[in-house]
Amino acid sequence: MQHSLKTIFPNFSNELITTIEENGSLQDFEAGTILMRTGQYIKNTVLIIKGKIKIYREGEDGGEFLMYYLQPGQACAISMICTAKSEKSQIMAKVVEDATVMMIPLQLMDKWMMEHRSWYEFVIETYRSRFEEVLEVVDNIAFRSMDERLEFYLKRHSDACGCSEVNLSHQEIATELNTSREVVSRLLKKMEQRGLVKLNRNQIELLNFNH
Amino acid sequence: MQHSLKTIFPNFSNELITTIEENGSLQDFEAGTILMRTGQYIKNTVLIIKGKIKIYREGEDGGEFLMYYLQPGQACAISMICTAKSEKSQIMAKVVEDATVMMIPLQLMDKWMMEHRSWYEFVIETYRSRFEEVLEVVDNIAFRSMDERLEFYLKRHSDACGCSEVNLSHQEIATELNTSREVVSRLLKKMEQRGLVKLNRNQIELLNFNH
DNA sequence: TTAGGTCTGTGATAAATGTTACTGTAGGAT
DNA sequence: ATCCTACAGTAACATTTATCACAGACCTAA
Repeated sequence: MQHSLKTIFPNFSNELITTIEENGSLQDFEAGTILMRTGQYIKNTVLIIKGKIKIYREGEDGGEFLMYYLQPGQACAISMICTAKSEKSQIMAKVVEDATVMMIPLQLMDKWMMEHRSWYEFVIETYRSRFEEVLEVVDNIAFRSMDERLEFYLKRHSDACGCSEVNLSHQEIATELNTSREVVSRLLKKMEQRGLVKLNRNQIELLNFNH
Repeated sequence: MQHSLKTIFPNFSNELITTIEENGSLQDFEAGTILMRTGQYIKNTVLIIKGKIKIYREGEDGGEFLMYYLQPGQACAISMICTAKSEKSQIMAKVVEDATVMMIPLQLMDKWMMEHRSWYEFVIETYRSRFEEVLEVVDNIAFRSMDERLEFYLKRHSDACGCSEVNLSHQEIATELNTSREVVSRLLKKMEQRGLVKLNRNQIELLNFNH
């Protein structure tokens, strides 16, 4: 196997790894693919092996309000929760960097909860961390103004990729924050004047982001 | 036992009910009591037997941004998620109507997942429904303007209590929506002019709310 | 090189929301 | 009745965010 499951999911027991390899199906998706749509029934739990997947809420006007990103070693909490009841998805999932994922049929996801302690713990931890992340999002839109939200957004991005450059256009950022490009441009300009960022085309360098 | 667990939690198996009665501790709280604070470690899972508990996010300025209400037959998803890891709470829980709750120590909550199918299903369903509710909250603040949010807020209240009167002051509503009383007063007045509500002191009657 | 696209910057203006200040009213306590 | 307090209404103004309009910069393909 090209990508070792054991490396990406270090907490999984060996038997669990074997079971996943036997029963899951490994699939590749190109950037831009929509893995899950609002209102769609979910049939699989998704483990991320490679790439990056954006989980967002779609507005009527085409807004793509960012909830969080999924990276290797993570799983989609929504798909886990919904599969358990075979419910409709309430969110959208889009591949933003070419991805490899492990699809696990819903019956197994449920069955393993009882059989594999490490699976159970993984699922619970996934619920917890995603719930927390969504709560933080609520905090931001409920209590903070756009400039603070933008700073938080940039920080999340740099934390996620581990680098200090964010390669996005102002329009893309605006879409994910559900505001307009002009507002983002203006706020970024102010941040540049404060020495927080350096602006290039399609790229924002974060400078003193340790406050 | 004064309140029959079996009536309030009809899906629990008989053995589970017995186990809960043996191991849980029944406690009463007066309206106004804070059951859980942001940053506090959680030691128990809470099942609601009677009353109403408000789950909210606290702003720095004292805002009490409403996430959802817990009613009899429900449980606090956050406490379940956090107990599983013995993590800090990210939210506040306040009793808004005198409540009776069953406290379940964290080790048992975890143990029962393996031993009682009906407990497992209850926990999963709790996660799912709360996650969904929070997603709906995100939807509202991300995509809707204050007048729509206010309508949604009132509808949620009347749905929750099953009646068409909401007995809250404008100030209380404003606090939960993280806006100011003046804004709420203005918007309610407009709604009254549109024939959607009738305004009384400390009470809002919903009229044609079936749209 | 030129043409056409995307990305960015910025002013002018509009709309929504927040803030301040003040008024009146209802109800409870004395 | 009188006083006090919480609640509600509303005008004027400030601030934030959204929208419209347009110009210049950069990139790529022909």
